[in-house]
Amino acid sequence: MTEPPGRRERKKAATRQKIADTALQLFLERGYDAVGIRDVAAAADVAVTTLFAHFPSKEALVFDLDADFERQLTHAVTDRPPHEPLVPALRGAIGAMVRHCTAESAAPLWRMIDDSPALRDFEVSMRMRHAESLATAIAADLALPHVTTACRTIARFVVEAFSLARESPDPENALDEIFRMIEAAWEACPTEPRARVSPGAPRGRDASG
Amino acid sequence: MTEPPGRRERKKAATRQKIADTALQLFLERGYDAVGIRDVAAAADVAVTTLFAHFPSKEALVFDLDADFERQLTHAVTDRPPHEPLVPALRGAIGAMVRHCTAESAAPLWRMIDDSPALRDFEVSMRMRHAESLATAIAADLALPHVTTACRTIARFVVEAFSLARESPDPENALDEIFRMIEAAWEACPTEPRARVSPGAPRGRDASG
DNA sequence: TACGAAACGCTAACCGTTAGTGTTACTCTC
DNA sequence: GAGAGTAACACTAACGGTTAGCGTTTCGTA
Repeated sequence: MTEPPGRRERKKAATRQKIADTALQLFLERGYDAVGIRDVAAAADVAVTTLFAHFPSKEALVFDLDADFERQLTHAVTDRPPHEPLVPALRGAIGAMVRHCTAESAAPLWRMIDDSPALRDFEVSMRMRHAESLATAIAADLALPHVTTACRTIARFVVEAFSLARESPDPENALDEIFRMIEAAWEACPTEPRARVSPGAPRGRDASG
Repeated sequence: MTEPPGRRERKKAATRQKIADTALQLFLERGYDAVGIRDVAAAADVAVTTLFAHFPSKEALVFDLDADFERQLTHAVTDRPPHEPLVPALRGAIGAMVRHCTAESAAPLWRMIDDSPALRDFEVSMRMRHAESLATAIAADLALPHVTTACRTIARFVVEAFSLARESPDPENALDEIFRMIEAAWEACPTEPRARVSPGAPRGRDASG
């Protein structure tokens, strides 16, 4: 994955990276709303259409972590040790993401995001997408025939945990609070019985604490 | 509020209503994306700038219930009987809203919303706004000195309940499931002890079931 | 009646985004 | 290595939501 498989793809990746870097620099320098797409394209020395060939929207220039976050969430479910219960695994993933986003170096970026309604809205709708992916992963993990309301509910709660903890003045503590609540919600979840009797290798939730 | 306090305000309200009605009719007839702002303004016989003087965005033309929903949520907290516990009161409000939105007559509208990414995104970010209002109301109800993470968390869970139940094939049943989970989360919430010993008339949660 | 303000209109533009249409540069195949 | 196919990129022009600037009407009120 670190090997360059061909000149074409390398050039493409370079162009994409240059656009992303240029955009972020301009945004942080002058403010997100004060920088237009045409500015970014000019500074990155590409055409506007090229920019949109690499990024689906202006907001996507900022949220390049989008796909990463989604992967981290679903992988927390699918790639966890065989007998690790679900919620703590998710807590770990969310915790890592929160720590990553509340680090000193990330502060200016998130300050910019919090200051721009457009970016805030984008982040919210991104969370909903991630929640849906997570719900699918959870349903698969429980060997359910389809994604249930309970799966979707837990998934939403988990992605909201990220948002709430990140915005809190004490993220680590907030994470504790919220996941205590999520854990409780999970135990009150009616999905479990079905999971325990379903065929295949359904990893229901084990004793956890 | 039903009394006309002046000709000016009546005319303004009439203009606003005419715009909203015209917009909704056009949207349902031809589809949200197929109708432009200029079309709506022309059909309502007003200038585009007038339209935007009454509604902050195209999406707001569809979500005229916005303020109503927000009021219903906060009122469910502030106007409930003296000893009614918090979560069931919120369940009642959400239930009413869900029933209202899943009624036969509302079906085409919500079908349109679900079909348009722009409207979906708007609804999501609307929910976040409502959640913040609700969190403030909850904090006030618990006589907390400021809005805590726990308040925000419960508020988010509650507004997500609306979304999840509305999208479910069996909303009534989904509501049961989700609020069982929310109730459990609420009981695991660390805010309560502070509420019980705080001064004034803090209505902590009572025995409920 | 005269004045201030609110509601409304018109024009012209800005900005994000896309369709249409080439042109260049790489990869693959013979 | 020549040629074909294709992916990346550029350019133009436009579309649709939104806003600023500025003038006009209409209402409430002193």
